[in-house]
Amino acid sequence: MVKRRGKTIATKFINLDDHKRRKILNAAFREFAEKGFEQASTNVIVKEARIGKGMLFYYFKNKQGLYEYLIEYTLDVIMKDYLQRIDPSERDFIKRFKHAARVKMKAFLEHPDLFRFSGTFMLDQESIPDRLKPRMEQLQEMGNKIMYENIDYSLFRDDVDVEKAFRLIRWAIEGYQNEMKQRLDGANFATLDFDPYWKEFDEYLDVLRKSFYS
Amino acid sequence: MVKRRGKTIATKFINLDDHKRRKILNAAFREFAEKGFEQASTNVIVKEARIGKGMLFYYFKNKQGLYEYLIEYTLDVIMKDYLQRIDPSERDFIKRFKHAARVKMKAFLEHPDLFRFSGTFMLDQESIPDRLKPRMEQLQEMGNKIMYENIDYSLFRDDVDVEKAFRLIRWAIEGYQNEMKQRLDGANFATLDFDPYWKEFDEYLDVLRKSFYS
DNA sequence: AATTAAGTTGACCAGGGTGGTCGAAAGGGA
DNA sequence: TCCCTTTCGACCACCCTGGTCAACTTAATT
Repeated sequence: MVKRRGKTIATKFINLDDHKRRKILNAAFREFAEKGFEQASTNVIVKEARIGKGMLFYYFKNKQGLYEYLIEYTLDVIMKDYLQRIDPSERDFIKRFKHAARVKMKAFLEHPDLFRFSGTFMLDQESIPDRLKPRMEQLQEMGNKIMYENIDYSLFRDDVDVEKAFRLIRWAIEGYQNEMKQRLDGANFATLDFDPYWKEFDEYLDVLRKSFYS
Repeated sequence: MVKRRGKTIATKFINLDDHKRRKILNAAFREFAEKGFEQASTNVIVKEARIGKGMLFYYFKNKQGLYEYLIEYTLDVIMKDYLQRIDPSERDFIKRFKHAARVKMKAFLEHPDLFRFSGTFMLDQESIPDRLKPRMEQLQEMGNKIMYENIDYSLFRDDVDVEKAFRLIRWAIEGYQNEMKQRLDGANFATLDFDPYWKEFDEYLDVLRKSFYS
């Protein structure tokens, strides 16, 4: 097979068996998430993935190629396993967020390393290669639509600016999630019972509902 | 002068003239903040501080010594230029936070690199050397006291859990601040007019007041 | 069985960066 | 002059870098 330029580059990698592919992906996600592009080491990646050095450059043309593949892959997963699973027909803002939080957590548990990696380039647009910026912007636009479109404004108290309430609620929820992330750092998710945390989460949402809704 | 063990180590550095001392501190703050302890490079620090390589190890006994000095210095500044300037006699929770936000911003503008550095070890207790952990905990305790003690609970609506409201308000404010930090990333603070941002901030606080207070 | 192709390895490369040392020089006060 | 403090950057031995490549194994095809 002749390598056509562009898309066909990583075919070898894609056709790998699932187990090995995931090991390489996760090793790379972790290393890039922890150290960033320049400081990340391909040697560390191959060692953790338990493959020979040469294979990485057999699958990808170089470090940059691997990095771009990871971003592209990440955008796809976030779209498919997170955004598209959110129910945008729910017109109650808090309920939609509540549902989204569950979906997000489920996606995170399926791809924890990928999500940690995503956090490193979502904020910092500069670290994204130009050819992926449009897809990135498209994703953000999609995210905004799915979270904020077709909300029932009439549920809110009429003495507060609804747009401001949106953001305050979002910040509050993100704050709770960050605190959880920190509190559960290093815990074994597989054996962890999330029910009490969801219960606590819902209690906070109830406070928000009482406060911002009429 | 004989070097006694412990405290006297960095005397040479402390007696430096202000300009040079600050250049070294800021260079080190930036490097450690950006790369973390292991990945940070003493070569980069001396180059940015425009001093010879030897000087760094003349002032500090080694990389670790420099790092610990930075943490100690940071804890002192946060205590003196931030926490201790907050007015704990204000019993209105939102007003106290409002005031604290101003104080914090002022302190940040005085020591931007130091505050960025502080963010890297405040969350991750593991990165702090044992001998500084007590001071760290003391600072956090102090912070909690100053922010949450002697609050007038009666201002809150009586149908919401006040402790939960505390956290929700804190998260909301931190969310706003993070968004600002990101929106103003790279801006020139010296020439920037903060008034419109403070106005917007106060508008958000008003929404919180309307929502959580009776 | 023989041939070809695809997959896999790790030693190896040149280059550069690491924390830290040290001899030399400069400065300054007596 | 002497002596002590301060300053520099070349230098050290070592480690790690992204990437290559000849050699080897495995699988498929004839």
